[in-house]
Amino acid sequence: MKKGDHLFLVDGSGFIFRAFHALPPLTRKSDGLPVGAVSGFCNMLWKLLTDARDTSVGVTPTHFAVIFDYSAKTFRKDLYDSYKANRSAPPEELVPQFGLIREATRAFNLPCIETEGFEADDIIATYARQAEAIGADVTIISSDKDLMQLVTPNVHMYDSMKDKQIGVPDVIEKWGVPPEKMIDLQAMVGDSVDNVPGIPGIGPKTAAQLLEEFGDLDTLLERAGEIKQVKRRENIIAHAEQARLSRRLVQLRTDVPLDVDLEGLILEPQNGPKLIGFLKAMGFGTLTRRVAAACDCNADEIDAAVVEVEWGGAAHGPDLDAPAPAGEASAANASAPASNGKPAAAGSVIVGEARPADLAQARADFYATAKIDKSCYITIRDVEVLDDWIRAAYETGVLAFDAEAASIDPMQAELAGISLGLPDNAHTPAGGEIRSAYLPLGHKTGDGDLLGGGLAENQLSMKEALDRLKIVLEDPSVLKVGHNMKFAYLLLKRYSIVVQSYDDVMLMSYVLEAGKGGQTLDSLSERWLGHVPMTFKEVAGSGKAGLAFDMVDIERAMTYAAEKADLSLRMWFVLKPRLVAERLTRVYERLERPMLATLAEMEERGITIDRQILSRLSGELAQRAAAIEDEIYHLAGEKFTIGSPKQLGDILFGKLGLPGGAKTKTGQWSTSAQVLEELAAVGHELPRKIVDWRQLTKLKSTYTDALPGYVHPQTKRVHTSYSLASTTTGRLSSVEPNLQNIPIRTTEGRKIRTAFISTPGHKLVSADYSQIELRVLAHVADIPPLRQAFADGVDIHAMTASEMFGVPVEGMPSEVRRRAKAINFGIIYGISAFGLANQLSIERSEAGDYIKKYFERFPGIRDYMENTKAFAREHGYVETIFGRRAHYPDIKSSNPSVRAFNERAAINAPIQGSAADIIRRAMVRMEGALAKAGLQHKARMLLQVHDELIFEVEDDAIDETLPVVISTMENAAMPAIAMRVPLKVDARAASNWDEAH
DNA sequence: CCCCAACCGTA
DNA sequence: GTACGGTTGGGGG
Repeated sequence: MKKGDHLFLVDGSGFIFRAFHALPPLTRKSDGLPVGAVSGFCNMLWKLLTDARDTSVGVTPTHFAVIFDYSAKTFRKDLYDSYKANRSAPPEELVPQFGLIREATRAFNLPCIETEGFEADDIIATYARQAEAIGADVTIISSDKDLMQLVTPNVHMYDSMKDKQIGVPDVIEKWGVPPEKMIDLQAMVGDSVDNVPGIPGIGPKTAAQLLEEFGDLDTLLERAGEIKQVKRRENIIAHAEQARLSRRLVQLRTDVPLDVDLEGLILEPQNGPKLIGFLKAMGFGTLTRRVAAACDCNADEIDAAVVEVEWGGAAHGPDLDAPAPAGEASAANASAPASNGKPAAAGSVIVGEARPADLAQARADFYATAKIDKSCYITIRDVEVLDDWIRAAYETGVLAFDAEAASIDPMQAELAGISLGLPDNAHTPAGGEIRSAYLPLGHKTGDGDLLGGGLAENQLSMKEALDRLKIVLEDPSVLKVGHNMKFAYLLLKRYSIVVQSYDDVMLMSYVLEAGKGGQTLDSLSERWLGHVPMTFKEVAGSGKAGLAFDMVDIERAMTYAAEKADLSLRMWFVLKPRLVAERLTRVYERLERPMLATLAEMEERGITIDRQILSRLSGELAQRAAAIEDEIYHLAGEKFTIGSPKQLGDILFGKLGLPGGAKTKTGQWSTSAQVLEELAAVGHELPRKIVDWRQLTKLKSTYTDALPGYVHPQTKRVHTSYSLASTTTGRLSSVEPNLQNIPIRTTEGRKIRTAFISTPGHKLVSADYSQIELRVLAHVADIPPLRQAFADGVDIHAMTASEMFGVPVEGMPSEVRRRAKAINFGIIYGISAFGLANQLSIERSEAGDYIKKYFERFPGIRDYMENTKAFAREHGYVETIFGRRAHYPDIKSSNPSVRAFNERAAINAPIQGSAADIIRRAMVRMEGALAKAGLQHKARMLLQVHDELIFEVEDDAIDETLPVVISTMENAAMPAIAMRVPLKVDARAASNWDEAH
């Protein structure tokens, strides 16, 4: 265990009693064995282990243990004979469940810890303090007040039934004293359940007040004479010794001898078959299905484990936990799974101990050749049929679906229909049968009805169908599978359906194959299934003859839509085990899938733009561009299309005979801004004018003219769409409109930002990471002077210049710093002498000297670059610090420039990608962090621009919001990664984006 | 109507 | 030198 790790300690005994009393009694169907507490226990563990949303618990465990009481006889009994004396024997139904719960823990592949002579609480205390000493974080899964003395900034408690975290402030709020004083408080108050005597007449409130006044119990007992209230004073003096004894009873021991050390608590991967074997033995159907879906096992292929249990009066025997002799166990494995009752043996025999990679390969092979029969797709036109499909979805626990709409804008489009896909449970995945259907709901007739196209005949009523579908789409026990689910999520939200519990094969493929090609359903289908699906164009036509999807004939639409559901489900069967085999499930579940809802909500909120500002700017830009146009024609001696690089090149380098610079890849003279600037620098007037004209027309056409067209007719706001799966590195992209390239560098451009405004009574808050990519570089390449500079908060570019050129930071010429800054950026981009020379307008040889000097000064960076290239060549991909992969299939190209390009990209990807992962983590957690501070209705995240988040915040909530946003962003890498450099975030509020940034 | 090249806005 | 998306002009079908 190391710093930054996170240990989860489950108070198993506490939970058994709580589960037993809080839940209705439950007995096993086959024989009436009471299993209510076992069921509650298993559900809690499963929820804890799979809480993919990362919001309620907020952390990822690296180590995990479930702790139990060994027996009633502990050291406390020796201290005080009456300790827990009035506790009655456990209820009869609970007795057989103690052993089963330990079996359950082992079935979950979790350490099951107990120590003779100590209570679970003491073991928890010992582990917690040991882990804390190493610098790890600890979460104790319990709400027992006896454990609250352990809470520190690094040790939290978590009440999993109330989904509530308990930290230092929560203890203070509840008991009026900080955790370290809980021992004294409990000693005074006593505990009638455990028979801790305490001091008569002192309750929690009085105790807290006395501790506040006197500091601690010893001081209080010493100076008890000072207490004014007669009765209280006498009680305290008379029971001083009893209070001291009570303290020894409530104080948890942190020196329990442990059979299993912290290393032994490392969280092992789930063993799906083993767990399913146990759950089936218990008869827990719902949880079995859930686990099977998550582990991608077919529960039908796994037999129930044989779990021995004695009940009906007899005490559970100690031999339940005793290991079977090795010989017997293997004999049992060879013959039948039932002979010795070990669930592990039973599970592993049945599945033949297939490795995840083998399962993934078998699936891929199967679906690559499976026939796709479109003739069995059906159209759902009856409620009874729809109900059958929904019922079947509950049976299989998996439902593929897709929403078809009249246009591609989920914020505006009308729903046309819904396609559904179901695994045929008797056969899938071995048989690969998938049923698929289309439910048309909003198709219109295209005939010449003067009243306009009415609803096509023979469709179920939208309301009736959606009321039924809402149940299953919102039910977390049925996993919805689709491709690009953000679209359906947003569309259906407008129909009051919030899809819960889903997998998106587009995102699954992106995690597996970013950089290897597109993630459209078409390309996935071709790559994995060897099948070319129908295209939208084939179905709806294109251009002038193209139809909106709701105008397409229903039977035509049906085949297209049902095929999408079918293919999505096939892809899910292929990709889910592949994620497990490649160990990328975490990346998918933590960095990818939860972003779907986060981004959908941001897109839905949108941002207000001031159309008047843009319209005024457009007018100004038009006038100024027109004026420059006249000057250009005058200087050129003729009219021409200034926006045509071809015509412009003819004028500049042909007619006027200016010296040409760079060529484009098609051999034309380049007219890039850089070339024109260089000509302007040596005194030519026309190139300067062209540069100015281009700037003005660019701002006008791309921003001031285009943005108002994106204002939504109802919301009056601009709703961008984020693409989660279109970059190789893990960054998002923003389209229609792209709000990630709004100008900022020039004063003219900045004016466009003033048009992005907050709604009345609110401000925009912009929070951006400072130098995040250089910090990531300092972390991954582990460069001591860079780490030091960031730790000290000094000017990183000036420091670099100072180290390289030996110039003191004080009074450094700006040109020296500028060069160092260019080099720092160059490093992030996989530097080349050619590129750096270009950037700084210096000779290649001089740029090469700079790079050499840089590597001499920071040899770790050269090592990082070489290691990264070698890794990329060996594996074909590189990884971010969170394990996201970026693939570079052309890294070994025989073309030297192609190869070099791939190498630079591979060097850049871990840096850019890690930064992208960090802000993703911040975004996924942001909603929970704001809600925890009570700000969920006052502060809303609207936009992401790679290293910046933009919020809209109520005026009176800004002071509270800023620290929440800043700390969520700055701590976003934790606890998965403890960065070697601090992350820094700057944030400010203003009424428009220009001033907020 | 579709696609590509060139250019340029952002991080 | 990295990563994107949008606009324009222009060529081909």
